[in-house]
Amino acid sequence: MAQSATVERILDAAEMLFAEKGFSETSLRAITGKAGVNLAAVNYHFGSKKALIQAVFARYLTPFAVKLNEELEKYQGTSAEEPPTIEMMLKTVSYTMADIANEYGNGPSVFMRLLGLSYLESQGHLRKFLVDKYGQSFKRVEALLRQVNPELSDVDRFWNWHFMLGTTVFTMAGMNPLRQMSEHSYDQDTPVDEVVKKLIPFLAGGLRGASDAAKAGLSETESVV
Amino acid sequence: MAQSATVERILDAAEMLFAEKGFSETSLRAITGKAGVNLAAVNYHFGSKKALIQAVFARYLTPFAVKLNEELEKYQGTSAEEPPTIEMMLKTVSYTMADIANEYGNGPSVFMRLLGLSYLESQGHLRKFLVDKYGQSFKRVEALLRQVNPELSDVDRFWNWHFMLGTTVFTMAGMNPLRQMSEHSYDQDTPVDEVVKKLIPFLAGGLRGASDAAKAGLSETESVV
DNA sequence: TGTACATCAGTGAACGCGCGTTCACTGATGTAC
DNA sequence: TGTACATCAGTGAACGCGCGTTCACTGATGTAC
Repeated sequence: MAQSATVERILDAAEMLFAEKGFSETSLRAITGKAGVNLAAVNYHFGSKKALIQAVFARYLTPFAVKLNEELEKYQGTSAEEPPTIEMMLKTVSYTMADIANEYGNGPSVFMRLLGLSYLESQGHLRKFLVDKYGQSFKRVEALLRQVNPELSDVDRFWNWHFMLGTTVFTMAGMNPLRQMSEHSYDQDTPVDEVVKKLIPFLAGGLRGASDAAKAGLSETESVV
Repeated sequence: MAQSATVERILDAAEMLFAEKGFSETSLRAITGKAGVNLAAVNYHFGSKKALIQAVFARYLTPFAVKLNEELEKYQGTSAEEPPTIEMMLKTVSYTMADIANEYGNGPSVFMRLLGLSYLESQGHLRKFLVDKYGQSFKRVEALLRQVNPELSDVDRFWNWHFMLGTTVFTMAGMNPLRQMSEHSYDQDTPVDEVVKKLIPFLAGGLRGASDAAKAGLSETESVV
């Protein structure tokens, strides 16, 4: 499917417009107009708008899942006795993502905004597609997280992992309006990679806060407050 | 406007459907159908779909802004020498929000999901409406945050405040699918208030992580990694 | 007390519009004999 | 080498549909005299 120039142009245009306006607010006419191809080409190549949305994700996620697993291989050896720090893992994930997003699409903030939309827009088909296709690939990340903070229960780790994901997705998805607000209020723009640098200590601190609470509290969460 | 039963029924139905499916995927026919009122009633009472969306937010946010400022009054006295802890402030905000959401609408998770959608769906009119109408009301929260972690610069505090907001919004907005995933993977459901209890140490830890990084690094953020 | 008029919440049906999808078609390239 | 057919990317125009909005209208309640 990916051999045709038309297919690539549709994917590029769709990706940018989806990230900008969301899935349901982006029409096939807007996509094919931006791509400079015929309206019917989307249905010819992809079959439907839903399938196009999934293809946009697959173009990022398939190489990302492969690359991330390769990168995380490196930590498998040094695992049990000397676990990697939270910050090391976060850097690995974020750098891998940035590399992939630059190579295969329109960059990391577009990618993250798509991820954010995939959670919040009610595209049931998309959630199912992502879980079915990529759920298995990210089991290794889960296993590594267990080594980073073994004091958390599996359920607690699940939730804190999604807290981290949420912070990241929300930040990247709202990057442009947030930067505008920062500029407007403090006369100071913050480039995307500066934001990511601020994000990492926040995420790491959050995970440590959760671990500390688990060590201190043990079922009586009230005591930490 | 709020004296008519029809108006309230439209707001209730709209709120639930917006939270469930997003703004652009919810039609006026669905809203008026659920509310049991005539299709034209929305345009009669509110003028347009956009104005309805704004009215749904106003019903929550107007009392919330008032109540939150009242609650935070209490900390103003004890401020400079003995600042409130991060956890205290987070509890105040979250409890106030839960109270308001239960009293004026369909509960906290619906409210937070609406907030999340307001960031991620490209409803330009809505963002403008929220900033114009409520921006000023939340200046006090900003001032209190400054007392909690004075070592952060204003810009850093802005970003970390939005990291916290992002975590919360994302979590509450995706509450249902996340709970399903937790149940599916660990055979263990997590009630909403349990999730909030897990969230607070994460947020507090994140803010502490940012403060520590600021104290340690001072412009050379690299050193914390 | 009765009549005429104004106001207002709500209605039913229709409006035009943009949407995703479909379909018959074209023209270029490859393949079989 | 030439002819007939098949395959395939891409096209132009139309399809039906659901959308937000509009408009003339109804019926109940309030107000002036």
